[in-house]
Amino acid sequence: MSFCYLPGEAYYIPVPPQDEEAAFDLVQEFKEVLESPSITKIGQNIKYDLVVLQRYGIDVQGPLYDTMLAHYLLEPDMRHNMDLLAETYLNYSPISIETLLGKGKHQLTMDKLPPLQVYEYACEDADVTLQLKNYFDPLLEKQGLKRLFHDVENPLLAVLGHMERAGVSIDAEALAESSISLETSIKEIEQKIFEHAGMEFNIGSPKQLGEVLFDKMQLGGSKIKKTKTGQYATGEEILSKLAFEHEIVQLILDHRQLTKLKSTYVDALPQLVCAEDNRLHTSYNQAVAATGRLSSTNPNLQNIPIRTEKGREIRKAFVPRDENHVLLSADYSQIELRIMAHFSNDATMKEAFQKGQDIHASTAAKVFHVPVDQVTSDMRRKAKTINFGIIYGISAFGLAERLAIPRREAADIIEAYFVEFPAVKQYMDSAINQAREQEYVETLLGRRRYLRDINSRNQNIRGYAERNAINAPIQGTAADIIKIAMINIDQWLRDEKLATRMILQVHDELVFDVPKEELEIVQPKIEELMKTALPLSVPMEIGLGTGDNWLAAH
DNA sequence: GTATTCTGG
DNA sequence: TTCTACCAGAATACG
Repeated sequence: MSFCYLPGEAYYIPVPPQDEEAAFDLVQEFKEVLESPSITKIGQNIKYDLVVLQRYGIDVQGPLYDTMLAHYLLEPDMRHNMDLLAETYLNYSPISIETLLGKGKHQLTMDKLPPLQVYEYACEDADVTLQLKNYFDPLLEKQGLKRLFHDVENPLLAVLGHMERAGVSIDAEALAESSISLETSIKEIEQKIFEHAGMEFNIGSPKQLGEVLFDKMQLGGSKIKKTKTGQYATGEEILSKLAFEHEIVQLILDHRQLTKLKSTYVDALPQLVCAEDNRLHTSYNQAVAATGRLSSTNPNLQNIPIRTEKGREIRKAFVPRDENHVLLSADYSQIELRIMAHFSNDATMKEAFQKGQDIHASTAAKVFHVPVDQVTSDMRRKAKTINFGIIYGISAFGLAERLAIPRREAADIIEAYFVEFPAVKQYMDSAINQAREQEYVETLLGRRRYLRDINSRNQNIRGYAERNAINAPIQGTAADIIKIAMINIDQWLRDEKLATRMILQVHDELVFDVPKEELEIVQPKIEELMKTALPLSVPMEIGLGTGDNWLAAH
């Protein structure tokens, strides 16, 4: 399958106009085959073809076999473009797209080429793809990846196609108003910064900013840090520690936050709204994150702000398609810690989940040796940071840094944690040992992550691999679970012929655009399908909410 | 094109 | 002594 290759831009490929039916008619020749559920469709990055073909009125049916996803499972850390795969595994260099279409902004589109050239390219493309399939098939079998490949990744690709096509509505007027008020605030802050600095400079240039703060104004004293390249470091962590020295520092942090919100979200998102349906269509990449997670680009809808007041205004601008719909958000509660409880089989941690306790409060009670009802908010906050640390492969230094306490104290806390949760410690050790022996770790469904640096003599490099040995199975299992839930939910929505659309995935959360009259049926079913996607030895809890915007649905 | 920073889970 | 918590993408500056 070969069309104009514009990754992430499929929505801007026009539906063929009525007076230019040649391409349209040609594609219809393949409709019966493409829509047949008994014929396997093999391709490289099939989601792209799916989305394009949908625009030609073709609803491609599985089974699907995507060579890009096959390689993603075989070598999750590598890249998976077809030219690279052909060169690596077939020792063959396909006709490059640049040779064919030119490069840069003068690049042609496939429909502008003489048919003979397209024909050669397309045939080669199909040939290479089939050869790759034949090469990968026995490897998938040998590495126990067949189930993950056929039952999860390939079915998911179609689900992602549906989600991308559905898109999400945004309140462009609200964002336009936001833009104006942000601009005013930014200008005001800018003036104040210039007054404090006694000069004008580009606040957005870390180089200039560092020179102003550390050379001209002499802030920071002995705490000044440099980046790899020898510049002054001016990141949030550094500046926060300097905030008490001079009020310019907080102004700079505020300025940073506002310009970030304005340029990345408020001004950028409306420009990406599709003219045809007035909706925002992200593109999910299924083969980028080495742990098995998805990623989202063009725009990235997995990092829409929520943590700050101003940021939440942006989330409010994500709305249902009309007044008859609501947004439904459903998220896995503490999924990664539950997976840790499952893998480690730690009795104490499992008990907390089985009793439905607040996991951070319960951790605090154990670590600080107090009854749960005497856990202070500060103890809970610390325990929350510890729990995050556990998932990431904790170090005394890292914990000390994040809790702003001495390293000795952090080390004591970690030791106390492992006394209370001994099986967690055992699990972490065994994960590292497993990695040392086989040079990979795996998720509950057998998704692998290779850690070829695990036996490195370089402590830094080895340490990184060791933390990954702990984190990758957990993060990856969470990805496995939500992927299964998405497939099951998509299937159910289709079977029941419901108008509810799954529109967003944010790692542990799914967002749906739901007709109000379907809410009663859809909400409990989604909860059930998420809970039961892949049962663990601890219960799974789902947080559900609805509202007339994404923020309200939380 | 690389570095830095900031947004999310 | 060093430097460290995991996974991503986008905007901006700058060589």
